[in-house]
Amino acid sequence: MISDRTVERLSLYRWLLEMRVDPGTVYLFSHQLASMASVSPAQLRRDLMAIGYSGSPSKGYLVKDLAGSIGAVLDGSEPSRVALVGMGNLGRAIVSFVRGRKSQLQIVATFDKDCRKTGRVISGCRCYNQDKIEEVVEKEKIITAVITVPCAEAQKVADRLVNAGVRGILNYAPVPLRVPEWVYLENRDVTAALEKVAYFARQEEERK
Amino acid sequence: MISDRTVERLSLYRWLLEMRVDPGTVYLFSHQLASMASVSPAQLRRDLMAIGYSGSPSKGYLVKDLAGSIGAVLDGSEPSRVALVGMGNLGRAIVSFVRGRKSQLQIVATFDKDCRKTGRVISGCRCYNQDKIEEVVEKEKIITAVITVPCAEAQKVADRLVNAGVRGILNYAPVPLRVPEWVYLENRDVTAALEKVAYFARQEEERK
DNA sequence: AGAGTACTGTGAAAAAAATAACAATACAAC
DNA sequence: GTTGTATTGTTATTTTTTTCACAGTACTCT
Repeated sequence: MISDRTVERLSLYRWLLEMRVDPGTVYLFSHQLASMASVSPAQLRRDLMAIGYSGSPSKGYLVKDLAGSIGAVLDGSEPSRVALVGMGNLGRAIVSFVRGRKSQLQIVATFDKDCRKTGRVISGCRCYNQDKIEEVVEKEKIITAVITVPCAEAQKVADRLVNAGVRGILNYAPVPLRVPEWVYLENRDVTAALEKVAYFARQEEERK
Repeated sequence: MISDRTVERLSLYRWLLEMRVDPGTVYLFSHQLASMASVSPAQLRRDLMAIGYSGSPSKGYLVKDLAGSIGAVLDGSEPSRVALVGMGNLGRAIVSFVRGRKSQLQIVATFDKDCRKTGRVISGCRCYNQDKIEEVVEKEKIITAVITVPCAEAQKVADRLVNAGVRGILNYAPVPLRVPEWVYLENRDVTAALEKVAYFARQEEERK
């Protein structure tokens, strides 16, 4: 099993390989890619060990090949089908983010409570009424979801998603959700992140 | 120096104490608060050790007092003044998130490139033209910033912020920024997070 | 008042993550 | 060809983070 941290870095490496490496560059050494990713070369090599990828001691890593190998691990056999609940500013931002980025992620359904938004296509994606969560998630065999609803609704939405078969949730609502231990949960509370950054910014300012 | 992880959890504990604990509850045991935060009681106690807070072995922690002690560490002596660059969907979402939440964080200035948005007040916050970053950040003595501009501009914006005196950056652009080692940087790439969640969701699905 | 209970604070242990170190390897220069 | 060099894959070490375990403590019950 690949660790949480490693998966995150692998995702970054791939993005760098696909988007930030000059198309003419065929090979890359660990220290070059590591520097782009702001990690140590040893860390990078260890991460690649986790996916069993091998480079050449003299030439380094074959850019296209490595990107492909990371993809084989991260993406699985077919594109990941994702649902997003809560089409406020944040939800819409995420939908267009993901669409704009070449990746194996597909947001195939979005949900909202507000009838003015539902039934229409927003940011190129069908928006259903929140009542339809179970129905659509089951039918579309979705196992990954993003929650961007207000705090008060988040737990209820999470329960319904889990019930419908979702196995991984990315939660932007600032409330720690309760999910069964077999559901992977990632909380991305904006305020908490900002409080942390503000704290360390102050530390740096004081040290100066 | 308090660790990264601990600061994040402290922020969560405080939020739970202020928002999720019944106002009639005066005392709370470590296992109660730990359960709300989905951490182990030992973890919680150790985190509180970091801020030097002590509870009573028989009664537990005094809710108001603990919230105050966490605040004293996290917030410092005065509210943290924050700048946000990039008033797209994501930027606006964050501004209203932070405003809506009772906290010591104040987004005192926002910036955008687009003239239709600048010079006006959006989500209750003055929006300046991006040219004014140095001027405003210096004048307002801002040391914390959020970046929500498109990928291509992110590094340039970061450089200008750092130049103007910023010591902590919360970056939502999906590109790993380069900053001096004395600037605290937190990357919150949405796509990377989603790829990670999709990966672990698939793992859970397969294990089933 | 004394025994029992359930908690805290913290040192010790374990687990996890990052870093360093180095043998093995493939190429380049001569 | 041989020597030298720079890199990889992987083991060993260090550091960080989390969990365990328990002495110490304040309260309750009898």
